[in-house]
Parts: sequence; C-alpha cells; structure tokens
Amino acid sequence: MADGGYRTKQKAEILDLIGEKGDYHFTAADIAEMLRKKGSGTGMSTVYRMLDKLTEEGTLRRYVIDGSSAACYQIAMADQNACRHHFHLKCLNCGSLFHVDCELIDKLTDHIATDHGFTVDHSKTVLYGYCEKCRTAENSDKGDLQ
Amino acid sequence: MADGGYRTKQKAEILDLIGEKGDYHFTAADIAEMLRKKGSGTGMSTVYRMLDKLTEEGTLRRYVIDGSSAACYQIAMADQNACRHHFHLKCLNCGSLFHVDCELIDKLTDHIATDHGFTVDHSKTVLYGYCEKCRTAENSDKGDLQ
DNA sequence: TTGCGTGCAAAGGTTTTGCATGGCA
DNA sequence: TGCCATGCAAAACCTTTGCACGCAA
Repeated sequence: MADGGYRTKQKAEILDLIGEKGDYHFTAADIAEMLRKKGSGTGMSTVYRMLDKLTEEGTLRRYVIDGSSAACYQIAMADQNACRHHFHLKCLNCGSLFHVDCELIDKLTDHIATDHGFTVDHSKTVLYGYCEKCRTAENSDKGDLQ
Repeated sequence: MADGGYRTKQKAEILDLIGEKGDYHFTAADIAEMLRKKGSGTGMSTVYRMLDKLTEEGTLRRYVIDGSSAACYQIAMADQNACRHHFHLKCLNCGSLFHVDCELIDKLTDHIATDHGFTVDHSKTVLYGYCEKCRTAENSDKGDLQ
C-alpha cells in the first residue's frame, strides 16, 4: 500500500474490508456499515478520507453509476491492460452489477479507437440492460427500481 | 413532445431552454439559472420534475459525470429503433456526445446475450472516454475539467 | 515532540417530497 | 369540475470541512 502516512488501526481495518470485497464494488456506506458490525467506532469522515486518498493514489477507482446517488469504489486493477478486458453490466430492473472479463471488448475498443477516433474508458463505462433473471420480467413489469 | 400532461407556461419555458442548448449538455441548475435570468418564477422542483419526466419519456438522457456532483442532461436525439445499431460515445473532457453506427455492436450484443446471459439496452448505454480532440490534451493535462 | 489521523458535528450541495394552491382541459 | 402542475419549504442524501484531541513515529 503506497500510503505515506502513519499506520493506524482504522486504516488497517478499512484496507482489510476493501480487501474482502475483492473484485467487487462498494460504497462508502458499505464500508461504514461493515465497520459498525465489527464493532469499530470508525467514523464516516475517516472512511471518506481514506477512500479519497486511496483513489488519488490509484489504489481504488471511483465511479458513479447512473441512477444511484452514492459513489462506488472498487480496487483498481494493477495496470490498464488488465482492465481492458473488463466491463460492467448493470441490470436496469434488479440493479445487479456484473463484472465481465471478455476479449471481445478489446476488439470493440480497438475498433472504436481506430475507426471512430474515440478512446473508450472502460473504468467509467457501464453497459445497461437486463440480466437473465429479469429479462422476461421486463416485458410484463415495467416498474423501474433502477 | 410526447408529454401526456397539461400544457403549462413553465413546461414551455423549460422545453424552450432545453432546445436552445441544442446538442449540448446541461444541469438542472443551469436551467434554473436561465429561467431566473429570464425573470421566470419557476422553481427548482418544477425543473427537476420536468427533467425527470422527460428523461423517463426518453426525450432527455441523464448522465452523472465522474467527479462532478450534479447530474447532466442532454437531448436524446434518436429513437429506439435508430439506436439499435448505435453507440453513444460521450467525451469526458469536452462533453460532446457522438452517435456511431457500427455493425460490431451487434456482435458484442449477441455475444453478451449468448455467453453472459445479459441483454444490453443500447438506448440507455453510453460509452465514456475521450474524443480525438481531447485525447492528446488528456495526457498532458491531467487536471480534471470533466 | 511533531504533526498526521480521527471523531464528532455542522455545513454544503443536489435532489426529492409534502402540502396547499393554481391552472389546464 | 377534476386532476395535473406548481411553489415553497423542509427533508433526505451523500460528501466535505472545522476543530480539538489522540496517537504514530
């Protein structure tokens, strides 16, 4: 952890929880709640300050998913290349977020860059649609729960 | 305007201002300020309610650009059918929205549906990144101006 | 000891909601 | 006349900030 500052209990706890999340995304509130459940007295502002710092350092990545008000964080993959094959699918019905590794996205990215002169940033991009479970339900029930 | 409700002065004013923005994006606060400058007494909640409704109708598209706190809106020009083979590319730097027709999107869509069990809705999906003009600028100037 | 890190509470900004009133059809 | 639309203010939310205290180095 490229963390220049002091080593504190709170930092360790937060980093631990982030590690637990692994490849999965989380919000500041998620971390705060997990801390609370663990009996830690760590406050909201500390969580935000840590997440901010880690994001600036490049350890985390921050993104805002359309529709939700709170920002999501996720461990940043080591380098750009690792992230190139990674994209996010969000179900408009149940709200699930899927992480998919796929080489086809690479082709698409290259094509867009080459033929359309646009560099796609997959860390900021989310594909919206309907997951398998909700695919059928979509037709009958149009109630949006984002 | 596929607006099922009543025709009111406020609606007309807001739609007018949105029209003035043309292809360009704006926030709720932008609209509110423009209204204020025009001497309109239209309130914030009315603006939000209109933007919400127009977004639901598909007339507008809503984005949350990473880093900024307020949501952006922009006229969604094309209809569902036209958008099927259609990418939306939004530049994170200059805010331009590009519409790109490309057969590769079909391959990607099919692949995701078949192999990942997820139906992508392209009318709701925007790929974020940097356009040709901003691509070089991004490297030299890392200061985010969203 | 130095000064970063933390906790609490308050402030800030954006968006939503409740409720009474106003205006369109 | 019915019912949607509006305005205002308050609330809800997420996030940031100020300040005093605690703790790592």
